[in-house]
Amino acid sequence: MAQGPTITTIAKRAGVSIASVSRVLNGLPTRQDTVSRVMAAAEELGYVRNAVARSLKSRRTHQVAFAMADVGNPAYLSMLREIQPVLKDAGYRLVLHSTGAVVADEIDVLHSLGERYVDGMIMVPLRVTEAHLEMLATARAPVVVIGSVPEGTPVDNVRADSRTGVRLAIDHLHALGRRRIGLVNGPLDTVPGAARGAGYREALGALGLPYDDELVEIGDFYRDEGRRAVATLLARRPDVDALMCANDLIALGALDVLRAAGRRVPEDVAVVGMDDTDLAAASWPSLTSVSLGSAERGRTAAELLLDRLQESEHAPRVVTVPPRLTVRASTTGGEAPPRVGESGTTGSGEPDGGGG
Amino acid sequence: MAQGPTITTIAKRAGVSIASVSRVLNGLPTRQDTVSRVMAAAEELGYVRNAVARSLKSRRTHQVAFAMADVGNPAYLSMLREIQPVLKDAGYRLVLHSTGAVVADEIDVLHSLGERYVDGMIMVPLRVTEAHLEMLATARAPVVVIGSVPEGTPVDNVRADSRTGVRLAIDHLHALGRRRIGLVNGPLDTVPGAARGAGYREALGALGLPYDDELVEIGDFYRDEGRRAVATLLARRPDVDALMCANDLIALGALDVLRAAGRRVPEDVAVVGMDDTDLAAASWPSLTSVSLGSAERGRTAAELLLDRLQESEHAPRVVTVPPRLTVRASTTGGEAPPRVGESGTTGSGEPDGGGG
DNA sequence: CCAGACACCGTAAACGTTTACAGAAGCGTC
DNA sequence: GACGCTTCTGTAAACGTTTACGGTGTCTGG
Repeated sequence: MAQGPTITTIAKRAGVSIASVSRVLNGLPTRQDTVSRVMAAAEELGYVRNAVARSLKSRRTHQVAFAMADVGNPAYLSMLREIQPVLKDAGYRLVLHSTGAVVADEIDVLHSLGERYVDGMIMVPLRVTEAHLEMLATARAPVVVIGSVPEGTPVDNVRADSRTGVRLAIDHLHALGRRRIGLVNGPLDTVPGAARGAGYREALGALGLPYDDELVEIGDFYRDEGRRAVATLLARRPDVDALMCANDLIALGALDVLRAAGRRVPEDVAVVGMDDTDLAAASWPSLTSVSLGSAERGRTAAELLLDRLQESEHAPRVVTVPPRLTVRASTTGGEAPPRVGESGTTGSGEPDGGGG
Repeated sequence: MAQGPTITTIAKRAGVSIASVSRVLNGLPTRQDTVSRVMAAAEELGYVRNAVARSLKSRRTHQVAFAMADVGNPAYLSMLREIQPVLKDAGYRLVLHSTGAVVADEIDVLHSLGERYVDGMIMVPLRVTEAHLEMLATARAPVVVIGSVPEGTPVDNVRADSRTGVRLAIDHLHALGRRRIGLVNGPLDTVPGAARGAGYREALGALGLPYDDELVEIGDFYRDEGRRAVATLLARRPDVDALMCANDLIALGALDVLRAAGRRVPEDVAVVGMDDTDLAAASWPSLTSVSLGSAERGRTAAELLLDRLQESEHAPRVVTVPPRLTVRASTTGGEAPPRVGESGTTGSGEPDGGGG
């Protein structure tokens, strides 16, 4: 790890000034003779530009941060998968912040924008607090928020629409003749929980179906919580003929319980998940699931941010990405084989060298 | 985005020199009076340290790169999930490089180490070429390679052991009384493909089972390729009673085909996957799968790197992480309910605000 | 009352670039 | 040969920190 060569080292060796070296390296007009001397020297020394010094002067780091609660969560992952190549193609590196479910950490990350180690940031806040809004208002670099942010917040904003998403699913179930449609939701004090609950009510109303408290059970967004909730619901209302689940993990839990109870899916009970993760295609029966377009939201966010980074000075923009329903076996039955290439993962085995 | 305050701004406002400001901000001994003046000024101005300038001087960026082929791949993801918190706790940011399957990109990333925007790097190369070795030998910052690297390469090295992993699975199947155990492998010119093939032969040999070409089928590491390969194998050898699959996606494909062919799993054919991804727990029947310890490899790599970054000057170290077999329904049958909290994902619904 | 010790502080240099500016050299024109 | 013009190059300042060094002021002890 010997001290690497700098522009000065090159200048000495080539017998020119550091300014000339810099000019050559940046392709500014220079006499041919100088160019070749500098190039030769750089080559021989194995010179590589120091990104830090360059950033200090240029006030550009060519780095962008992506902050979300948990890298492990499939929804964030599919955003990441789209964000990464967009940024890379534009010459930006990606700095990852996984904040855990801790709001204070999110604020920290926003604060760290001031350190200027990134040119901008994409953030998916768990919930948007006063502190968030304050930090966003005074942020020293452009931020794009994935999720909803109040009118007037000076950041670009990419939204999902899970109310309409739930509506799509309920309409689908209704069209299949289901009339006693249960909802297995997550906590109501989370943004998605609240939105999905509201969507459910709305959808029933639009279809002229009565809203029935007994058909709704609240758990959490995990598989075992899903199992618990569905078991409860099933005991209370054995006549339920469809389950709208607030995410895919809950839906997997539902499949577990229904199978154990001897109910056929979808003949006896149809099941719909949400987020359309890889798990939906992997399960059996494969899960009909509402995609909230996390991939598209990721890509859009990245594009909005890049646009801002080109100095463009427009008013904050809001983009809402429409949900899509992916119909699979858990509602329509029939061994519809999962479509080829359906999942975005390459899933290739990862190298390991078989050592040892 | 007005020009933020610097150490100089603070110095002026507090009526002291920039050196004093720096000392206060770094907690070096200073008169109480000065401390409070500086702190007050910093507070009022909303000062945040400029990380770039600091890095230039200190030659430390507090960033670490993680480079792998594809963020979407579950095996890399579980590494990432472990690496991230380890680095974060040590005060490092994570820069993500997804190189695609392009070897040239991996070399580029290694080259970019010279730009000094990171203090070190963890890399999972697809395969290790001459060019890799050359770059690794001259790398200007510490690198930890996940995967095997030849003796004498001056980098720390964390290996999996998929040969033993395959052996574990075959032993398990053998203990269950299976004797016609097929292998559904990926391409043999990939490191994992070759290692898994070798492990299979070895394991059969150790158990005194004959190696039978007809029981082996080569496809690729995807679900639909798995389906194709298994269908072929099944047509050729309808008497097969177990399938060792080179990864979980292939195994899912196997489940699809077996189900369609009316074979019961595991009664007629037992199935084992590899990598023990989230999909293994989600599928039905849930998949017995060999974990190659990608989570542990990730964590180990992070720890090795941190250790190097503390100036420690030891010889290159090699750590081999042992495989583990997770037994589930696809080999033992019996509605073994997936264990609570089995998957590492939080799986919480992601916020969306239900806008629009 | 002075020497010396000590605590604190300011000046300036350094980290490795980019870039404004002015000087030098070459060349054509009158 | 003076002049202007063009083309190239070097000097130096700047980006925002950290830090070595020396200076100032205060205090202690003789």
